[in-house]
Amino acid sequence: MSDLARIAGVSTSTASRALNDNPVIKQSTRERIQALAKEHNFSINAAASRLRTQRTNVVAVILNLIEHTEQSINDPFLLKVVGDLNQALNDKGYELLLSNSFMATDDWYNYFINSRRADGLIVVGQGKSEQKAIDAAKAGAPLVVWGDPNSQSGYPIIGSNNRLGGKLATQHLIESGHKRLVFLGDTGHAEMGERYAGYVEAHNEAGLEHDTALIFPIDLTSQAAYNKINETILQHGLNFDGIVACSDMVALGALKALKERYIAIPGEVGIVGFDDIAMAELLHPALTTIRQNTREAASVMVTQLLNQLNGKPAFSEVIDIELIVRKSAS
Amino acid sequence: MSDLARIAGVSTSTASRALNDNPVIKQSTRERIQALAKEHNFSINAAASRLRTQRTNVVAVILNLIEHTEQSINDPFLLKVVGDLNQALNDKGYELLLSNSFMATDDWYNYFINSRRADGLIVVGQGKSEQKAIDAAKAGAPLVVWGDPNSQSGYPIIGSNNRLGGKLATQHLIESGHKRLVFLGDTGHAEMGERYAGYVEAHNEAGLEHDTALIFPIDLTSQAAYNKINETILQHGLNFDGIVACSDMVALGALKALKERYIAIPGEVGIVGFDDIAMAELLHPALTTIRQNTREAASVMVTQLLNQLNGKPAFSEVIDIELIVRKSAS
DNA sequence: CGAAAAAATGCAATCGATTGCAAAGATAAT
DNA sequence: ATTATCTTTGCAATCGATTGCATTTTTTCG
Repeated sequence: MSDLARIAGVSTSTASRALNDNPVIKQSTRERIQALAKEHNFSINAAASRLRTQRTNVVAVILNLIEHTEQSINDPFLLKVVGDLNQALNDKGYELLLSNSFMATDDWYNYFINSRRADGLIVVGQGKSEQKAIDAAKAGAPLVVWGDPNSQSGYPIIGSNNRLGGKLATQHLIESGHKRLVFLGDTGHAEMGERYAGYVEAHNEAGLEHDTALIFPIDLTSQAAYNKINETILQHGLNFDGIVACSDMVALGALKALKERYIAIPGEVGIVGFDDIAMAELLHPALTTIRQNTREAASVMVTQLLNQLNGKPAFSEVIDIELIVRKSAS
Repeated sequence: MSDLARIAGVSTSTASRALNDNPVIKQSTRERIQALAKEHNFSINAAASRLRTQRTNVVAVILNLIEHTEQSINDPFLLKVVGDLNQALNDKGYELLLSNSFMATDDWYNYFINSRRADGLIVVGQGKSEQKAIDAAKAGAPLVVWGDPNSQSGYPIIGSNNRLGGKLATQHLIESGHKRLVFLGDTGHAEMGERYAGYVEAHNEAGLEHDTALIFPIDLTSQAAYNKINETILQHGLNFDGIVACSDMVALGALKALKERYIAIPGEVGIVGFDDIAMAELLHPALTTIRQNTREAASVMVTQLLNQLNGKPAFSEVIDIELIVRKSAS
């Protein structure tokens, strides 16, 4: 930068202020220096700037994966969220440092914040345990989590209206004549638990009993769903006529198991998924599902995180979902 | 760090060296200081360290998207590559800064390297134009590209053996009796061009003519494939009996169009995809496809990039592919 | 025109870790 | 005991941008 200043015939202080559009510098000087910077391909040293200002303009996005399953790597939904977060962060002038929960350190505050690698954290997924997030927040890390907004916690949680989603999915199946509905997902997981609550609610409102033997608490993977449906049919025959799946990938696994047995969809079994990933509409039959608005979610997460960075209050927020009716349930 | 030094009763120089495991410090001292650092949750300031050492231990991964299509955001394959890169980088002690080609600046060298945001670049996808990558490399950015390894360029390109992939896919269809094969993909794109070359090669070796009217240079999206197949059938009837698709997502779009018309797969039309994304085996019929080994590819890319960072020579490299036979072609 | 006020710019300290070189301490050799 | 050698540690400069405060320049106005 001293070069730039010399070329422009000013001091480095002036050059620095000019590049940062500091109004204390005369406008004409500012423009002249900015033009020179462009011309000479000058670019300020991020390391030095960060050291001095104590701000990085970087946000770490942590994929909070569940240990033994491979949910993330194969789940297009999570990666879609990452893509949208990247967009939303860039729009606000921040960069995205990608990590996952399998990283070496468990002490997120120390690793990311204390070491000035990032200004804040966005954790995607509550996983089975939120301990690391809780610790980080307690240590003072600006933090936002994607998960179940109803969870009590010391930090903002952004997430879809999972209960309503589960309810709409279930209602849709019930209204189209399906009565014995499998719930396919781990009810112990916060978000899935909400969806399950919606499933129960829909049953109650329709005056239907729900059979707890049809609650299958599986991992959130296609493979697990495929195996579980196969196993059930082998053991009990086709003792259900609808499936409320906790993700489209899960729905996909179930679909495969059913198709292999030539079970008609939605004739014999209706299926509703969750997420509305790109391929949902490309399946045959096209998958009826609950759309999560990841675009808006990403934008809200970033907003809430920036609020914290700017010392403003930040809150949990619920993102609206939408039932997308296609062919797999009717 | 001066605190740490004081607590340990040494100078900051000694503390710094101890934390970096510099053998010039007595082992017992080193261990004592490291223990103290852990105990007091000390973590070195990355900004300061980067400023002083001129190294960031960060690699920027740039998704080089094609302007008007939405390939990336919806393509699980690209995101799988990102996930694997993250893993491979972490294993080597590097972090991943995620970007895409829609970012504000076009001058990658300046933005990432000159400004010390990252030590090197990994560009995923050659896109339609490699200009930005070429410029960055010319400016001196350590750089590796995922693309067609046969392309001539000033930097290493890592990619699958696309020609062999296209050839195996085509051969497989030919061997199972399909004769009029659609090629579904943009032959102008480097990687797809190679796959097309393989398609031609397989025809030649089998003594078959290939009908250039069946080459459909579409965008790499499901939607484009779906539209194109529909359109073709409307216009010319079912004038083909096999499809070599340039990605699984493309295959998926084609599959949907065919299924909607109750065309038997693989009976009337066989399909082979490319990539082997997670859902390929979950389709019905399960998709026969060419598997790209993204795990190995990521590892190779990182290795070649680190070679450059360490002043060693770096080379383009071809990653083996594999035909995965399932049900959509036989 | 001269003094006061306002605007524009520069000086120099600072952020925190790293490292070449010097100094101090320990050990060995004579 | 003294010198030479080797080990261990500390001093102080450095990386490059930022910013509080001081200084200079310009403008305003009586």
